[in-house]
Amino acid sequence: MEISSKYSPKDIETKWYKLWLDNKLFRSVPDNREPYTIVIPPPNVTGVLHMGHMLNNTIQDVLVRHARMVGKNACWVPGTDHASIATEAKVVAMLKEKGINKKDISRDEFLGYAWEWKEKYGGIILEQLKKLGCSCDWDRTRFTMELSLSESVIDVFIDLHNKGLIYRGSRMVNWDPAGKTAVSDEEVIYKEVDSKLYYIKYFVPNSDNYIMVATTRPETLLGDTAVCANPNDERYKKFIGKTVIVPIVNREVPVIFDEYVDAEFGTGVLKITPAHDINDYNLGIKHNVPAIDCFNEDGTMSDAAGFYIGMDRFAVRKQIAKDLAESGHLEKEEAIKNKVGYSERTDAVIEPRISKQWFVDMKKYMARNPEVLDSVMNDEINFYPPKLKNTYNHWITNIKDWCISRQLWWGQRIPAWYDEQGNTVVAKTHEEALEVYRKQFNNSTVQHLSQDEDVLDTWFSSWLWPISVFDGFKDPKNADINYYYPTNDLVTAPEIMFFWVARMIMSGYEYRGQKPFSNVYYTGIVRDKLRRKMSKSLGNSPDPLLMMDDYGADAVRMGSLLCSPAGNDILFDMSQVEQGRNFCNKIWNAYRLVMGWETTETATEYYKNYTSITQDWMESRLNKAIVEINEHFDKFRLSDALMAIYKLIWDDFCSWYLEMMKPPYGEPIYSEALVQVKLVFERLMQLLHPFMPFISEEIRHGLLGDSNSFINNTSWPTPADLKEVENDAAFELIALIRNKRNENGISPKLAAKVSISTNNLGVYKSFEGIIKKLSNVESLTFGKNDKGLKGLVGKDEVSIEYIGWEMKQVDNSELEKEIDYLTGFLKSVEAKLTNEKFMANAKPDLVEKELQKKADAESKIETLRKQLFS
RNA sequence: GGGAGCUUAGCUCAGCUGGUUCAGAGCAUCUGCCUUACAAGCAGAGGGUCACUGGUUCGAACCCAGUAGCUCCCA
Repeated sequence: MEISSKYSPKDIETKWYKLWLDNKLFRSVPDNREPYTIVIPPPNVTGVLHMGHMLNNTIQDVLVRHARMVGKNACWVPGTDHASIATEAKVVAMLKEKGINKKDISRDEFLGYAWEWKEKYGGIILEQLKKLGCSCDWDRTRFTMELSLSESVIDVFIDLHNKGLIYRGSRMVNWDPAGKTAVSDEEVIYKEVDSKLYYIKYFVPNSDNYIMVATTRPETLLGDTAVCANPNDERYKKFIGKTVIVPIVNREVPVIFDEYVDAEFGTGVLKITPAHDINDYNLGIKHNVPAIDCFNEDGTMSDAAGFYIGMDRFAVRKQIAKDLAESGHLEKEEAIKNKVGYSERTDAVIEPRISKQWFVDMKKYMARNPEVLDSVMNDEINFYPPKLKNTYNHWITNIKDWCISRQLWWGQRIPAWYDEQGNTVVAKTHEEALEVYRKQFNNSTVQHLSQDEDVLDTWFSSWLWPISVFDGFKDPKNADINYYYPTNDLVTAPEIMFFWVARMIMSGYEYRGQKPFSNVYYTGIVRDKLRRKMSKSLGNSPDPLLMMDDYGADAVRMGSLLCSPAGNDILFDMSQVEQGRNFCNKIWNAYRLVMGWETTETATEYYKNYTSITQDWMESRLNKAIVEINEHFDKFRLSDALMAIYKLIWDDFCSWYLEMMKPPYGEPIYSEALVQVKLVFERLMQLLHPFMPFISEEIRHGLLGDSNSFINNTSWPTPADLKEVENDAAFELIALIRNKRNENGISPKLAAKVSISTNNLGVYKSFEGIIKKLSNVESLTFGKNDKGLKGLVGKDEVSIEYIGWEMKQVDNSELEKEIDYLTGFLKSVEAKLTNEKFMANAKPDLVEKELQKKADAESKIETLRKQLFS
């Protein structure tokens, strides 16, 4: 059967993934082997595969497949998180299309729609991971909103509350007016934008005197309750004890003084809007001025604002500037750049807002669990790259309370219950809440408590993930959690360090008394060539699925792995995927070659003489590479490991070994040689398999004929105890002969006559036939020869005559160049050896080494001179 | 404003405890080849004052200080 010269991955990938699943290759259950566990950082259930996922999950798959092959019981637990804000937004949008307004339906009805949505679209990203070849144990797929995991979340909330680690407080939060919910500090992205600074006059009552305030947010003046200057600012001392009138609303407010105000910025006076700015809020508390909330939850002006009610904040900004100008309150507008917070989820401009929220008291939490910091700092948990320990340290030591409530319906509803006065109890059910309540309030006869309307932050689910996926809360001693926990590696992006890594560590120590994982591998952020983060909104991200269609999953995996050392940004470029595709094609063609050979039982002279030395050489290359690759795996240097395999296959196997083993055109190969070739090829495919699972599986099956075994179930090759084959001189000679052809424009078809002047016949002799074969040499003789092009292999002089090509003049340039280099080298070595301080300070073995260098250089120079002048 | 990190070939990156066989790899570039496994290829080649300035040292890409530029985190 004819095999195509181009590798076409599509059918092959579909075929193998199905067979892997049918044969339950990725299934893991506890047994006697050493476990190797990764829990997937659960992707957002609304998500579709993007470049970051690709990289992240490719790395996890490489680690898991490798672990499986080295004999561990590898378990990769997949799943998704419920992504409250994102999912709720999707569901609201879907309802809107159906003509349903969220406000018009009940909470239960809404959740019904949400689950419907989740069932329909929630599995997309997991299906995409299968395309990528991910070897997850799909039977273990979990979801943060499923019943059992949700129960754990609620139990943990109650438990932490009982331990005094959770409280409800009135705080300034980051309000997302599009999502209509608070978001955590970590979910706010600050972007530099072009803004205007508005200079507004606040008049002293019944006077022409005024204070000029500069603000970027004039619409908030409706909530102003003071203006503030620096007490050391001479310009404003005369306003001590005075009041001013807030324009538009005509509210009389005090002028207060605080060192916080920067006299240099704007006019040196700050308007104080305690309800809408964190700094103002703090100043408001300090100076005891009230807060007026002038916005509704959707970012429109509230009744309390008194003006522009119902108008959007940005429309108001424009309108108010106009109105202030008309009334003579606006002095000027000035263009400035400032940083504005945006919601990571909805991209709406964050509105600081005071509201009642639930918090985890992080100071207390950390005091209970000092291991959260210590384990990372003392490498009980390793970070790759370790430099990120600094960031972690900094964050943990300056940690702030964690706002865990979200004003949404999609999520675990907070198990807090209130009576009509706002007294609160925390309990799992209404019945339990009543019970607790009655105890707490002297057998009160209250029959009904209302549950908190809010849900818990999604991260409050996913921080439990490494435990909850093994049901470690529900059943803390079950076989799975005992076997798989602590897990081994977590692979995630540095930007997730606080969302997941830190918090998983926190829950690990609080609830298991143990770390959740031993290694954290931080991938880079995938950027385009212009160093812009790849994102949908920028439209600079290629669709990974289309890429896999065009190039194959293996190529895409290689493309993302190649330039991705831990912690560095990945500058993604299609040329890397092309390199992956080209590599697949190269392997494919080697496979075509090998499968195309006819065999014979009788060995030609060539096979008699060179099969075994060729094989020994390849084995020693293979051994060396295995050792190197293993080291790379130990250090999580996956791109280096991949590069080592790449070079082993392309250079050593294809460019050298196959060329050596290849029969002349049209002739059969010696059967024993073919057996060896296939064995080598098979081992190469094993080494490649964690990186490129599909093509390696396909080829191995082809090589073995009909076999029911899978690479996944084979053992990772171990380096054999072989002595190294010394061949450098032979290979250099081949390169030299080719090179001289190239330099002089001699066709490769012209055969060469080569003579070598050497004291070391052995190595050339043992590779003689190979040398002739690979560089089109007709005769190889030993001794001096004045004719021909001259070259050097080490200090052996080589003369090459190309049959049918006339040399114009004797060429000694290479000899001279080499002598020059060696003379310089010798000089520098001698300089050291004659330096008294060097001799006094350098270690003895170093001096020994230098002396050796000196001797080597001298003898080489001498040999070369002889050759040059003889 | 506070903290951390980075700067090595055109690009992306290696370079472990300072010692010319350490100045490297892959890609890209250039030259010559359609040599029947592969032009998604073959055979070769060129390319770097290791950001800058000082210092320590017999010796610095590597250690120290300062400067410049970039990135990230926090405010």
